[in-house]
Amino acid sequence: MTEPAAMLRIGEAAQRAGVSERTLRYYEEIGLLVPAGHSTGGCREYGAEELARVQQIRELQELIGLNLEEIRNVVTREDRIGALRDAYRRTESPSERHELLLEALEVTEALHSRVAAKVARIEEFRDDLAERIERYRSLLAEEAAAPAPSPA
Amino acid sequence: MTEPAAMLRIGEAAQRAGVSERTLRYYEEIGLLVPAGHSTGGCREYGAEELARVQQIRELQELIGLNLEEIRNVVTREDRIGALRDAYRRTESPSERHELLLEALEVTEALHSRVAAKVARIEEFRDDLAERIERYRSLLAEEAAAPAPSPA
DNA sequence: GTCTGGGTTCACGTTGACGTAAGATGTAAG
DNA sequence: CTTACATCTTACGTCAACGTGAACCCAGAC
Repeated sequence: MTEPAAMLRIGEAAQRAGVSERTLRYYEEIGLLVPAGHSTGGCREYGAEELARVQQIRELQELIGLNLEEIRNVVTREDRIGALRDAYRRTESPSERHELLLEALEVTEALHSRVAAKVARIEEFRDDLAERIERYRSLLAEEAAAPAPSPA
Repeated sequence: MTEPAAMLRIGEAAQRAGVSERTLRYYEEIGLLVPAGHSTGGCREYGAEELARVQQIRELQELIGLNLEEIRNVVTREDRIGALRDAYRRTESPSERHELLLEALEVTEALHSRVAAKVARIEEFRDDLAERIERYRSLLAEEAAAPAPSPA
Protein backbone atom coordinates (compact mmCIF):
# COMPACT_ATOMS: atom_id res chain seq x y z
CA MET A 1 0.00 0.00 0.00
CA THR A 2 0.85 3.66 -0.11
CA GLU A 3 2.48 3.48 -3.51
CA PRO A 4 4.80 6.22 -4.74
CA ALA A 5 1.62 7.77 -6.10
CA ALA A 6 2.74 9.17 -9.45
CA MET A 7 4.15 12.61 -8.81
CA LEU A 8 3.56 15.26 -11.42
CA ARG A 9 5.93 17.97 -12.40
CA ILE A 10 4.74 21.50 -12.54
CA GLY A 11 3.52 21.49 -16.13
CA GLU A 12 1.17 18.57 -15.76
CA ALA A 13 0.13 19.62 -12.31
CA ALA A 14 -0.79 23.09 -13.48
CA GLN A 15 -2.78 21.73 -16.37
CA ARG A 16 -4.71 19.29 -14.24
CA ALA A 17 -5.44 21.92 -11.64
CA GLY A 18 -6.45 24.42 -14.28
CA VAL A 19 -3.98 27.10 -13.26
CA SER A 20 -0.70 28.40 -14.64
CA GLU A 21 2.72 27.22 -13.59
CA ARG A 22 3.37 30.70 -12.36
CA THR A 23 0.39 30.41 -10.07
CA LEU A 24 1.75 27.25 -8.48
CA ARG A 25 5.12 28.85 -7.92
CA TYR A 26 3.46 31.94 -6.57
CA TYR A 27 1.36 29.93 -4.14
CA GLU A 28 4.54 28.34 -2.93
CA GLU A 29 6.22 31.71 -2.66
CA ILE A 30 3.58 32.99 -0.28
CA GLY A 31 3.44 29.78 1.68
CA LEU A 32 0.14 28.54 0.39
CA LEU A 33 1.16 25.34 -1.28
CA VAL A 34 4.36 23.40 -0.79
CA PRO A 35 5.10 20.77 -3.43
CA ALA A 36 5.09 17.19 -2.18
CA GLY A 37 8.77 16.92 -3.02
CA HIS A 38 11.53 17.72 -5.46
CA SER A 39 13.36 15.67 -8.03
CA THR A 40 17.12 15.23 -7.63
CA GLY A 41 17.60 18.06 -10.07
CA GLY A 42 15.30 20.37 -8.20
CA CYS A 43 12.05 20.08 -10.13
CA ARG A 44 8.89 20.48 -8.06
CA GLU A 45 6.72 17.40 -7.71
CA TYR A 46 3.04 17.52 -6.96
CA GLY A 47 0.71 14.71 -5.88
CA ALA A 48 -3.04 14.31 -5.69
CA GLU A 49 -3.16 16.01 -2.33
CA GLU A 50 -1.60 19.16 -3.70
CA LEU A 51 -3.97 19.21 -6.65
CA ALA A 52 -6.87 18.98 -4.23
CA ARG A 53 -5.47 21.88 -2.30
CA VAL A 54 -5.26 24.00 -5.40
CA GLN A 55 -8.88 23.15 -5.99
CA GLN A 56 -9.74 24.24 -2.49
CA ILE A 57 -7.78 27.45 -2.84
CA ARG A 58 -9.62 28.33 -6.03
CA GLU A 59 -12.96 27.68 -4.40
CA LEU A 60 -12.16 29.88 -1.45
CA GLN A 61 -10.90 32.52 -3.83
CA GLU A 62 -13.54 32.59 -6.52
CA LEU A 63 -16.54 31.27 -4.67
CA ILE A 64 -16.16 32.83 -1.28
CA GLY A 65 -14.07 35.78 -2.33
CA LEU A 66 -11.24 35.39 0.15
CA ASN A 67 -7.86 36.78 -0.72
CA LEU A 68 -4.79 34.58 -0.62
CA GLU A 69 -3.75 35.69 2.82
CA GLU A 70 -7.11 34.80 4.33
CA ILE A 71 -6.93 31.53 2.49
CA ARG A 72 -3.55 30.87 3.96
CA ASN A 73 -5.00 31.31 7.41
CA VAL A 74 -7.62 28.73 6.61
CA VAL A 75 -5.38 26.15 5.01
CA THR A 76 -2.53 26.38 7.49
CA ARG A 77 -5.07 25.78 10.19
CA GLU A 78 -6.17 22.76 8.26
CA ASP A 79 -2.61 21.61 7.91
CA ARG A 80 -2.30 21.56 11.65
CA ILE A 81 -5.51 19.60 11.86
CA GLY A 82 -4.10 17.23 9.29
CA ALA A 83 -0.99 16.84 11.40
CA LEU A 84 -3.27 16.08 14.30
CA ARG A 85 -4.97 13.40 12.30
CA ASP A 86 -1.65 11.89 11.35
CA ALA A 87 -0.32 11.75 14.86
CA TYR A 88 -3.73 10.73 16.01
CA ARG A 89 -2.94 7.66 18.07
CA ARG A 90 0.65 8.42 18.97
CA THR A 91 -0.80 11.46 20.57
CA GLU A 92 1.59 14.24 21.22
CA SER A 93 -0.28 15.34 24.23
CA PRO A 94 -3.97 14.81 24.86
CA SER A 95 -4.49 18.34 26.04
CA GLU A 96 -2.74 19.69 22.99
CA ARG A 97 -4.96 17.54 20.82
CA HIS A 98 -7.92 18.92 22.63
CA GLU A 99 -6.78 22.47 22.03
CA LEU A 100 -6.26 21.83 18.36
CA LEU A 101 -9.67 20.28 18.00
CA LEU A 102 -11.27 23.22 19.70
CA GLU A 103 -9.38 25.59 17.48
CA ALA A 104 -10.33 23.66 14.38
CA LEU A 105 -13.94 23.70 15.42
CA GLU A 106 -13.89 27.39 16.10
CA VAL A 107 -12.21 28.34 12.85
CA THR A 108 -14.42 26.09 10.79
CA GLU A 109 -17.50 27.47 12.46
CA ALA A 110 -16.37 31.01 11.74
CA LEU A 111 -15.85 30.20 8.09
CA HIS A 112 -19.14 28.35 7.99
CA SER A 113 -21.14 31.24 9.34
CA ARG A 114 -19.41 33.58 6.97
CA VAL A 115 -20.26 31.35 4.05
CA ALA A 116 -23.80 30.86 5.32
CA ALA A 117 -24.32 34.60 5.50
CA LYS A 118 -23.07 34.95 1.99
CA VAL A 119 -25.35 32.19 0.81
CA ALA A 120 -28.32 33.95 2.34
CA ARG A 121 -27.54 37.23 0.63
CA ILE A 122 -26.79 35.68 -2.71
CA GLU A 123 -29.96 33.62 -2.61
CA GLU A 124 -31.93 36.76 -1.97
CA PHE A 125 -30.22 38.35 -4.91
CA ARG A 126 -30.99 35.36 -7.08
CA ASP A 127 -34.65 35.47 -6.11
CA ASP A 128 -34.83 39.15 -6.93
CA LEU A 129 -33.50 38.32 -10.36
CA ALA A 130 -36.07 35.57 -10.77
CA GLU A 131 -38.80 38.02 -9.87
CA ARG A 132 -37.62 40.49 -12.42
CA ILE A 133 -37.53 37.81 -15.04
CA GLU A 134 -41.13 37.02 -14.26
CA ARG A 135 -42.08 40.66 -14.59
CA TYR A 136 -40.41 40.88 -17.96
CA ARG A 137 -42.16 37.74 -19.09
CA SER A 138 -45.57 39.00 -18.08
CA LEU A 139 -44.87 42.32 -19.77
CA LEU A 140 -44.06 40.48 -22.94
CA ALA A 141 -47.17 38.36 -22.65
CA GLU A 142 -49.24 41.50 -22.11
CA GLU A 143 -47.70 43.00 -25.17
CA ALA A 144 -48.48 39.96 -27.25
CA ALA A 145 -52.12 40.04 -26.15
CA ALA A 146 -52.50 43.79 -26.66
CA PRO A 147 -53.75 45.22 -29.95
CA ALA A 148 -50.41 45.81 -31.55
CA PRO A 149 -50.80 48.90 -33.71
CA SER A 150 -50.35 47.60 -37.20
CA PRO A 151 -47.50 49.43 -38.98
CA ALA A 152 -48.85 52.46 -40.86
CA MET B 1 -45.05 64.93 -4.53
CA THR B 2 -41.57 64.35 -5.90
CA GLU B 3 -39.90 66.71 -3.46
CA PRO B 4 -36.39 67.99 -4.11
CA ALA B 5 -35.35 64.86 -2.23
CA ALA B 6 -32.43 66.07 -0.15
CA MET B 7 -29.32 65.73 -2.24
CA LEU B 8 -26.13 64.73 -0.53
CA ARG B 9 -22.68 65.91 -1.34
CA ILE B 10 -19.94 63.43 -1.87
CA GLY B 11 -18.81 63.18 1.74
CA GLU B 12 -22.18 62.24 3.17
CA ALA B 13 -23.03 60.09 0.21
CA ALA B 14 -19.83 58.10 0.54
CA GLN B 15 -20.40 57.59 4.24
CA ARG B 16 -23.97 56.42 3.81
CA ALA B 17 -23.00 54.10 1.02
CA GLY B 18 -20.06 52.78 2.98
CA VAL B 19 -17.45 53.58 0.36
CA SER B 20 -14.78 56.22 -0.05
CA GLU B 21 -15.21 59.49 -1.90
CA ARG B 22 -12.53 58.33 -4.25
CA THR B 23 -14.60 55.28 -5.05
CA LEU B 24 -17.59 57.42 -6.03
CA ARG B 25 -15.44 59.58 -8.25
CA TYR B 26 -13.84 56.50 -9.73
CA TYR B 27 -17.21 54.96 -10.49
CA GLU B 28 -18.14 58.13 -12.28
CA GLU B 29 -14.86 58.12 -14.15
CA ILE B 30 -15.53 54.70 -15.62
CA GLY B 31 -19.16 55.46 -16.34
CA LEU B 32 -20.66 53.38 -13.58
CA LEU B 33 -22.43 56.03 -11.55
CA VAL B 34 -23.34 59.53 -12.61
CA PRO B 35 -24.28 61.91 -9.79
CA ALA B 36 -27.86 63.11 -9.81
CA GLY B 37 -26.66 66.66 -10.35
CA HIS B 38 -24.13 69.33 -9.47
CA SER B 39 -24.33 72.37 -7.24
CA THR B 40 -23.69 75.77 -8.76
CA GLY B 41 -20.15 75.55 -7.48
CA GLY B 42 -19.58 72.20 -9.15
CA CYS B 43 -20.07 69.86 -6.20
CA ARG B 44 -21.48 66.43 -7.03
CA GLU B 45 -24.91 65.72 -5.61
CA TYR B 46 -26.23 62.26 -4.94
CA GLY B 47 -29.77 61.15 -4.19
CA ALA B 48 -31.32 57.98 -2.85
CA GLU B 49 -31.30 56.39 -6.26
CA GLU B 50 -27.56 56.78 -6.55
CA LEU B 51 -26.99 55.35 -3.10
CA ALA B 52 -29.07 52.34 -4.07
CA ARG B 53 -26.96 51.91 -7.14
CA VAL B 54 -23.79 51.92 -5.13
CA GLN B 55 -25.36 49.24 -3.00
CA GLN B 56 -26.14 47.23 -6.08
CA ILE B 57 -22.64 47.67 -7.45
CA ARG B 58 -21.11 46.44 -4.24
CA GLU B 59 -23.36 43.41 -4.22
CA LEU B 60 -22.47 42.49 -7.74
CA GLN B 61 -18.83 43.04 -6.91
CA GLU B 62 -18.46 41.33 -3.56
CA LEU B 63 -21.28 38.84 -3.68
CA ILE B 64 -21.22 37.70 -7.26
CA GLY B 65 -17.62 38.54 -7.98
CA LEU B 66 -18.13 40.59 -11.11
CA ASN B 67 -15.54 43.18 -12.03
CA LEU B 68 -16.54 46.76 -12.62
CA GLU B 69 -16.70 46.39 -16.37
CA GLU B 70 -19.09 43.47 -16.17
CA ILE B 71 -21.09 45.43 -13.66
CA ARG B 72 -21.25 48.34 -16.02
CA ASN B 73 -22.72 46.09 -18.66
CA VAL B 74 -25.40 45.05 -16.22
CA VAL B 75 -26.30 48.46 -14.90
CA THR B 76 -26.25 50.28 -18.20
CA ARG B 77 -28.61 47.64 -19.47
CA GLU B 78 -30.78 48.40 -16.48
CA ASP B 79 -30.58 52.07 -17.18
CA ARG B 80 -32.01 51.46 -20.60
CA ILE B 81 -34.76 49.38 -19.08
CA GLY B 82 -35.39 52.20 -16.64
CA ALA B 83 -35.66 54.59 -19.56
CA LEU B 84 -38.09 52.18 -21.11
CA ARG B 85 -40.17 52.22 -17.97
CA ASP B 86 -40.16 56.00 -17.94
CA ALA B 87 -41.22 56.37 -21.52
CA TYR B 88 -43.53 53.48 -21.07
CA ARG B 89 -46.79 54.95 -22.33
CA ARG B 90 -45.42 57.60 -24.66
CA THR B 91 -43.85 54.71 -26.41
CA GLU B 92 -40.91 55.51 -28.59
CA SER B 93 -41.66 52.70 -30.90
CA PRO B 94 -43.46 49.49 -29.99
CA SER B 95 -40.99 47.32 -31.81
CA GLU B 96 -38.11 49.05 -30.09
CA ARG B 97 -39.80 48.51 -26.77
CA HIS B 98 -40.21 44.91 -27.65
CA GLU B 99 -36.53 44.59 -28.51
CA LEU B 100 -35.51 46.18 -25.27
CA LEU B 101 -37.75 43.92 -23.28
CA LEU B 102 -36.33 40.88 -25.01
CA GLU B 103 -32.83 42.08 -24.39
CA ALA B 104 -33.56 42.80 -20.75
CA LEU B 105 -35.04 39.36 -20.34
CA GLU B 106 -32.10 37.70 -21.96
CA VAL B 107 -29.49 39.56 -19.97
CA THR B 108 -31.29 39.06 -16.70
CA GLU B 109 -31.69 35.38 -17.40
CA ALA B 110 -28.00 35.07 -18.14
CA LEU B 111 -27.10 36.76 -14.89
CA HIS B 112 -29.65 34.67 -13.05
CA SER B 113 -28.28 31.39 -14.26
CA ARG B 114 -24.79 32.52 -13.43
CA VAL B 115 -25.84 33.43 -9.94
CA ALA B 116 -27.82 30.23 -9.57
CA ALA B 117 -24.79 28.17 -10.52
CA LYS B 118 -22.74 29.98 -7.97
CA VAL B 119 -25.37 29.46 -5.33
CA ALA B 120 -25.31 25.74 -5.99
CA ARG B 121 -21.56 25.50 -5.64
CA ILE B 122 -21.38 27.66 -2.57
CA GLU B 123 -24.17 25.73 -0.88
CA GLU B 124 -22.27 22.56 -1.46
CA PHE B 125 -19.24 24.16 0.05
CA ARG B 126 -21.24 25.32 3.04
CA ASP B 127 -22.62 21.85 3.60
CA ASP B 128 -19.15 20.37 3.48
CA LEU B 129 -18.16 22.79 6.18
CA ALA B 130 -21.18 21.82 8.25
CA GLU B 131 -20.19 18.18 7.94
CA ARG B 132 -16.72 18.88 9.09
CA ILE B 133 -18.04 20.76 12.05
CA GLU B 134 -20.11 17.74 12.97
CA ARG B 135 -17.08 15.51 12.76
CA TYR B 136 -15.13 17.78 15.04
CA ARG B 137 -18.00 17.87 17.48
CA SER B 138 -18.29 14.12 17.63
CA LEU B 139 -14.53 13.80 18.06
CA LEU B 140 -14.73 16.13 21.00
CA ALA B 141 -17.65 14.21 22.46
CA GLU B 142 -15.71 10.99 22.05
CA GLU B 143 -12.79 12.53 23.81
CA ALA B 144 -14.94 13.70 26.68
CA ALA B 145 -16.38 10.21 27.12
CA ALA B 146 -13.01 8.46 26.87
CA PRO B 147 -10.95 7.65 29.94
CA ALA B 148 -8.85 10.77 30.02
CA PRO B 149 -5.48 9.75 31.47
CA SER B 150 -5.36 11.59 34.76
CA PRO B 151 -2.17 13.69 34.99
CA ALA B 152 0.57 11.67 36.76
C1' DG C 1 -12.02 90.66 5.44
C1' DT C 2 -9.96 85.59 6.53
C1' DC C 3 -10.21 81.28 8.18
C1' DT C 4 -11.56 76.75 8.31
C1' DG C 5 -13.77 72.70 6.13
C1' DG C 6 -15.59 70.58 2.62
C1' DG C 7 -15.22 70.31 -2.36
C1' DT C 8 -12.71 70.13 -7.16
C1' DT C 9 -9.25 68.29 -10.74
C1' DC C 10 -5.00 66.27 -12.10
C1' DA C 11 -1.75 62.92 -11.44
C1' DC C 12 1.29 59.74 -9.44
C1' DG C 13 1.54 55.71 -5.88
C1' DT C 14 0.03 51.11 -4.15
C1' DT C 15 -1.44 46.43 -3.63
C1' DG C 16 -2.72 41.75 -4.86
C1' DA C 17 -2.24 38.21 -8.05
C1' DC C 18 -0.24 36.98 -11.14
C1' DG C 19 2.23 37.48 -16.62
C1' DT C 20 6.37 37.36 -19.03
C1' DA C 21 10.97 37.36 -20.71
C1' DA C 22 16.13 36.00 -19.83
C1' DG C 23 19.50 32.89 -19.02
C1' DA C 24 20.99 28.79 -16.67
C1' DT C 25 20.01 23.87 -15.65
C1' DG C 26 17.40 19.32 -15.63
C1' DT C 27 15.32 15.42 -18.04
C1' DA C 28 14.06 12.04 -21.60
C1' DA C 29 14.96 10.36 -26.28
C1' DG C 30 17.88 8.94 -29.80
C1' DC D 1 26.86 12.78 -26.10
C1' DT D 2 23.77 15.73 -28.20
C1' DT D 3 19.44 17.52 -28.93
C1' DA D 4 15.06 19.25 -27.56
C1' DC D 5 12.04 20.45 -24.41
C1' DA D 6 10.62 21.21 -19.46
C1' DT D 7 11.87 23.68 -15.29
C1' DC D 8 14.66 26.47 -12.54
C1' DT D 9 15.54 31.30 -10.47
C1' DT D 10 15.45 36.26 -10.90
C1' DA D 11 13.32 40.10 -11.86
C1' DC D 12 10.73 43.48 -14.13
C1' DG D 13 5.81 44.31 -16.24
C1' DT D 14 0.70 44.54 -15.86
C1' DC D 15 -3.99 45.40 -14.62
C1' DA D 16 -7.94 46.59 -11.77
C1' DA D 17 -9.50 49.28 -8.13
C1' DC D 18 -8.67 52.29 -5.79
C1' DG D 19 -5.25 55.50 -2.12
C1' DT D 20 -2.90 59.68 -1.55
C1' DG D 21 -1.15 63.92 -2.10
C1' DA D 22 -0.90 68.86 -4.41
C1' DA D 23 -2.86 72.99 -5.69
C1' DC D 24 -6.99 75.41 -6.30
C1' DC D 25 -12.03 76.95 -5.35
C1' DC D 26 -16.11 78.25 -2.60
C1' DA D 27 -19.50 78.67 1.17
C1' DG D 28 -20.43 79.84 5.88
C1' DA D 29 -18.76 81.36 10.80
C1' DC D 30 -16.41 84.88 13.05
